[in-house]
Amino acid sequence: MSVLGRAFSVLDAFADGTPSLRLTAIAERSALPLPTALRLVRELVAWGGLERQSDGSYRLGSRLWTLGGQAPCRRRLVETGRPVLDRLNRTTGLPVLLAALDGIRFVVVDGVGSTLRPGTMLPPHATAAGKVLLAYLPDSRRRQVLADLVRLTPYTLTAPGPLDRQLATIRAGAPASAWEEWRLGENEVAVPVDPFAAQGPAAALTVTARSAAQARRAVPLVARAALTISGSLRPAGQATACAARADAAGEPR
Amino acid sequence: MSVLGRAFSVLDAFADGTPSLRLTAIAERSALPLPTALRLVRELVAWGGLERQSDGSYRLGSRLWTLGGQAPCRRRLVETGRPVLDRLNRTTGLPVLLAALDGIRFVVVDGVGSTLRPGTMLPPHATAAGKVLLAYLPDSRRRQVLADLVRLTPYTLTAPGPLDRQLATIRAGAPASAWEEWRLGENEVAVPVDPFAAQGPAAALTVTARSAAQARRAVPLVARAALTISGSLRPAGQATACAARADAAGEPR
DNA sequence: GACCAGCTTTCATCCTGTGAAAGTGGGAGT
DNA sequence: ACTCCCACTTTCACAGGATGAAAGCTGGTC
Repeated sequence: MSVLGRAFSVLDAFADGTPSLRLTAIAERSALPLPTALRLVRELVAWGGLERQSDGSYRLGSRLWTLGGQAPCRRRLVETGRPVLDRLNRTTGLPVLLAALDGIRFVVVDGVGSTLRPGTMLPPHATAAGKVLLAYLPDSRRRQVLADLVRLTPYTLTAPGPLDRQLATIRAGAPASAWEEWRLGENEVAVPVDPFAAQGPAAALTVTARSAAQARRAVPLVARAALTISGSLRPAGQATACAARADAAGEPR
Repeated sequence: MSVLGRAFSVLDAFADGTPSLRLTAIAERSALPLPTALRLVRELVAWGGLERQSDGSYRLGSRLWTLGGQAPCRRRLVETGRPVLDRLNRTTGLPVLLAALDGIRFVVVDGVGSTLRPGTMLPPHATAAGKVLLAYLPDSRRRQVLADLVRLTPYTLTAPGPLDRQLATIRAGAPASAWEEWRLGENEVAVPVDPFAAQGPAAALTVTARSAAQARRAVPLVARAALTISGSLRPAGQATACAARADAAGEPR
């Protein structure tokens, strides 16, 4: 692994949302010897990617915020999606989320009425949005995910077979759903945004309800909202989906 | 300069808001030989900090967006500031901006009703918000800025003396103003958010108007809004301002 | 007062990043 | 059709920067 790779794994130590970490914790999470972690952390601080707090711990820095906010693919998605999310939240009265693929992770991109903040990671197999994105993943990666289905509630699907059948129906155009498979009391439905893009859908639009019936009732509205987003995403340029990165576990090409 | 430094200057090539750059442009902006730039860019792409587009050019990637969105100091500022900006925009009918220091740059953090997007850089000496932040900068850095005052309109203050006197009144508690000093037809007033923090104010709150009179009339509302933000920022923790980074051109310690 | 954890510094070793130079490929010009 | 040119990519011998074990700090705790 190169120097840069190490530095990135230092940053990735914060990816799960931990607001602040001490040096030792960073070193541990990124599997680096302490002096190495220290050197990297210092360079990151000098740049502004990390900040040192008065108690000696570190947190992600403002420079990272400024740069990250400029990422065109996500910015467009949020800017075009936001008004639609707002309306969908008002018409359904339910928390609304927009989720997308980030490398190999599934993350919340934006939300209205939900407690989940942008950047939160979602379990691929146990959320409706996760299933949508999973359905359109290239075979090899999808199989990777299906190989390790963690039980999160009594209702989580942990058998690859049934889940894969659900994914097939999603690809065929059915809305995705997850009935208390991630958290008890949360029933979600989700549909893809721009499902016919070459790279797969740009995002998944999802609502959460107390009951499955309530969630089902929202499906038409969610589907229409997703179409609206797809529509305003398409015309202004091909730069829709964030390019899938060619990562280590990637496919040929 | 270390490897990391080089990689950061590659990312910084996008800091001015350029949505996409070709390899050659990146190499030029970051003053790196082409093969070096290529190697760094590739590693950044593999991580997700950059993305390669179909035409071969690069843009900031989604991984950067996800990470950056987690930066605690900025997130808190935006989350607590947003409702106040909304209200201020409604009561004044004017575009509202929240700006802060990012390393050595002055950037827009959030806005309502303005065309300036978060991440946009502001000229320190020719905007009201810039003057507020400049006023509270440590002496050495302030002098650095005062030494190079670029003329942007016929009304831009390019003499250090008068500007420095304005900064003194701002430190004394007066609202900052800029009358068409950045762009013709734009008159701004600004006040600090949390001006008594150890590190200087967390941000500057500013409104823009067609006429100076209109801007002046808004001052009390802006000041009250800034107090509201300061108030909700303070209690929940000391993590208010983003730590000023110890950069190359920095002071002792 | 001794111990410990968490952090920082040092330094000899060596591996990784470096960039000049040469190679590739596609598009424009004639 | 041929050539030129530009943007990008690959190669490779070299050098300098990164490495991490070991040894010092510091402040808190028993």
